[in-house]
Order: sequence, then structure tokens, then C-alpha cells
Amino acid sequence: MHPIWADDPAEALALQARLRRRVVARGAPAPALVAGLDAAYSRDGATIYGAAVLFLFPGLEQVGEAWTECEARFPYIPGLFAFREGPALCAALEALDRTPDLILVHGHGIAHPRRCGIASHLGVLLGTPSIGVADLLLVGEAGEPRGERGAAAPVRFEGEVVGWAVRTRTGARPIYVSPGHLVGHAAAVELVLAMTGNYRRPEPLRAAHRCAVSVRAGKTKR
DNA sequence: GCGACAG
DNA sequence: ATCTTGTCGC
Repeated sequence: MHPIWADDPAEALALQARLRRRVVARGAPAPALVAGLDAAYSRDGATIYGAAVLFLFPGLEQVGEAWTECEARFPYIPGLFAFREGPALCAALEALDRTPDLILVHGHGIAHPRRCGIASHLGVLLGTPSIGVADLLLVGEAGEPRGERGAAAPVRFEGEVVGWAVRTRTGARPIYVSPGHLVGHAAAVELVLAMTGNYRRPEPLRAAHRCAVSVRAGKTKR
């Protein structure tokens, strides 16, 4: 009954307009199983490798991994990123043998022009708490967080706080964290920090990225 | 019109 | 995202 994805930008915008109403940017989940989601592309850009890696929380032991290979059928358009990578990431999630109770997505949550970035989009579709973690800002302005790990400065857009610039590692540039779905601002930042070790990006996303890249290597090898 | 623009 | 080697620094 309800369209999940879209075939063109106009449809995508219409779907986002409906999805945004279902986004709940509050909550403080206490997850036991967390999945990190990321993707990689074939050289020619025709194929997307989606990866989902499962971790126990808060221990962060890796307990599962799954990936998929999908045809890239939606162009990369800032603001419509979910329509490009979303299908591949969902397929990877479905290939896991367990269902996570929190997903970390490489991309933004509500720090998005229509408050419906890929993390929010997937969270709503799956009915699962989600958090967006990005390397660069898509919208808004962020102050410079203090220099030590754990410091955070709000990302403001159209008069409201839509996310946080978080210093996950002393001396490194901040990453941008925003609620996806069923997670509030404070919880999003706290959870990301709890999943970040000696690297700038949280472990589940590092693992998902390595997984996607290695799958591409296997599929490209000849 | 100009510049910005997740991955 | 991807194309790419070495290199500066902790």
C-alpha cells in the first residue's frame, strides 16, 4: 500500500514529505544489539555493496555480519541520499540472522533539509531506533566543539537544533550526529560516544565500511 | 542568478 | 562515493 522507495526525485520528495511526519526525534533506548550500516560502490558506480555489522552493546563484541550487492538505480542527490543507498542497506539488514534494536547509519538523521535524512528514513521504515553519523554537514551551522573527546556543539538549522558536532577523538575534526528515529539528541550523542574508541568514527560504522569495501574487493577480483 | 551540497 | 603514493606525525 505504501511506497517505500521512489523512482525519481519528484516521487522521492513526495515520499519524504510524508515520512517526516512519522519521525520521532526523542527517546533514550538501551540497546543490546546494534547494527552499523554503510555502503561502497563499484568503480563504474553501477553497483552498490551494502553492509550491516552487528555488535553487542555496550560491550561492542561483533556478533554478526551481512552484505548485499544491488544495482545503483537512483542518482546521488544531496537530500535524497536515502533513495540511493537505502535499498542496499535494508537488504543487508534483512540478511542478518538477528534484528538489531538500534541502527547506526552513515549519513544524517534529522540534520536534513526536510528533517528526513537516511537514518530517519530507515528508522521509520523499520520501526527501529536509529542515529545518523556523518563526516560533513549537509545543512545548518555548527559551532566548534571544545578540543577534548566528548565535547559537542549544536548544529542549528532554521532556528532549531537538528544535531551535534561531536569531538569523538581529541585532536580530530568532529563528526556530525543527529537523531534518526526514536532517539533524542542527548541519547544520540551519548550512544555514539559509547561506541567510539580510538578512532573518529564509531566502531559499528568502521566495521560496516570495511565489510562493504572487502565485499567489493571480492566481487571485483579476477 | 549564485553558491552549497550526507555518500 | 571513487580515482591514487608517498608521506608527515603520534
